[in-house]
Amino acid sequence: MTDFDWTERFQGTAALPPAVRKRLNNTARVIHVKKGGQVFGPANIPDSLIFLYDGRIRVSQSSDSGREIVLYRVDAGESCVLTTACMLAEEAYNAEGIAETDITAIVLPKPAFDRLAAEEDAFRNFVFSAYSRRLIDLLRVVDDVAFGRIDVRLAERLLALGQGSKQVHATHQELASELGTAREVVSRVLNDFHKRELIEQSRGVITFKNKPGLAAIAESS
Amino acid sequence: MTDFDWTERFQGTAALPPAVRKRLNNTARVIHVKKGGQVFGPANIPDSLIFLYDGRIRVSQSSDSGREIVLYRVDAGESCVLTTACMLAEEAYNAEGIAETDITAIVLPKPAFDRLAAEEDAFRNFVFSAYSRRLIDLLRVVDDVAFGRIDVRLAERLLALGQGSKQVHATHQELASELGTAREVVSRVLNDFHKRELIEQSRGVITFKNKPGLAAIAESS
DNA sequence: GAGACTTGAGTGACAATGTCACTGAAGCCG
DNA sequence: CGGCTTCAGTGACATTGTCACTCAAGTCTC
Repeated sequence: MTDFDWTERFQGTAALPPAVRKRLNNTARVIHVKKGGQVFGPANIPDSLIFLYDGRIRVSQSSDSGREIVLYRVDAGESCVLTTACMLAEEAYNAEGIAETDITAIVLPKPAFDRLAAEEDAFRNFVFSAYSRRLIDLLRVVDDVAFGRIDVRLAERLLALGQGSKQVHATHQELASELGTAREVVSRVLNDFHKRELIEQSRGVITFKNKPGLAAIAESS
Repeated sequence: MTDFDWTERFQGTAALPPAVRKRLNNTARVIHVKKGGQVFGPANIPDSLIFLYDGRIRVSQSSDSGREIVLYRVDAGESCVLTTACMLAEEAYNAEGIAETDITAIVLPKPAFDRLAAEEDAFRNFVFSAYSRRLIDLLRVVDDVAFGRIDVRLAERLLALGQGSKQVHATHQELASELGTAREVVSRVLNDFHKRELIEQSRGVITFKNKPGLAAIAESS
């Protein structure tokens, strides 16, 4: 049982009748995960739907050889359907969710999920659109990886991670994991960006010197 | 209205009460598409759920530069949720579905879909698991493209396309589109396979000479 | 049957990316 | 200060993608 009303936070639950919301507050569980902690992974598949109340989760996939690629991020107010997907399809997969900040999440057990999906249109639509959203996200990842150039993708990602700020705090290795490439490749490209005076570098930090320039590269898809 | 009872063909509808099945037969539409025809595409997003009654659909994504990659295939008895996904998320995407054989499909309009999803557990579960299945498929594609070697993937795909048969009828260009790579790359790798006496080649046809050998390559992930 | 055309495949040179095996530099901590 | 750990740089080489071709196998037309 939860000690605060989280249902107002989600599109799929805010519209529900008060009685249903009350019931939800009684059946769902709240979890907290520290920044950097694993929310779910190959060894830990919750048989529940996860609602992210606060914080951000990074969902990535890793290869046998140790490389890694970020698939998408789950923001507060969204739900993470991948776990339920993997639950249904009993296949091996190696995606994991890492808390990118300290997070607060609501765990809704499968029976409650089923009942809600059956009874409430708003909730069902919310779940369907969550699935859709992730499908689209993955289409984008496939497109990028299969057809995109590394410099374009890196410029794009740097700007996305920068988000208004003048700096990005990330090691080359972390950036490589974002794109599913190798650290050396990121080093090379960043070096090139530096030579073109688009960025400054120091250990673990990248400072924008010419955002429009980077944006131009990012656009040149 | 349909003139035969297709509902027995699908997991999500076979279990429904006769009355509901009858209603479905009255509201759904049947379409036929010739081999090679487009079932859906960027310019043609049906606002309906598609059930594939007979045949096979190949779903692929293409890049601006003209390259293409096969995402997955929809077999008879399955539904194609991608269209509904794209419908919900109003984003640009460039996936398309091509009839790989002559196909017969059932088109269920959105209102009927909504009603069914609300009322019938079996149907709802069917749709959820269809979504899950595709999510998993895409995870696999991402993994392959981001981390897989071309020779491994090609060997794998050849065996999959061969399916028991001794031959695969496909041009190098078609195989390149399967994997999201360029024709020249496929030509090189096939040439290599030929030198190692794993296959024979002639215009548009590849003949297996040593399936276990190919399988060994495919396994060496 | 002899060209003309279309489509499929081969090739070499080069560019982009990935891998390997290092080296060196920056920060941390006793 | 010296030893550790983590991060970043580098050169050599392998793999994959791109470009600009050529050649070969079918098809069509006359």
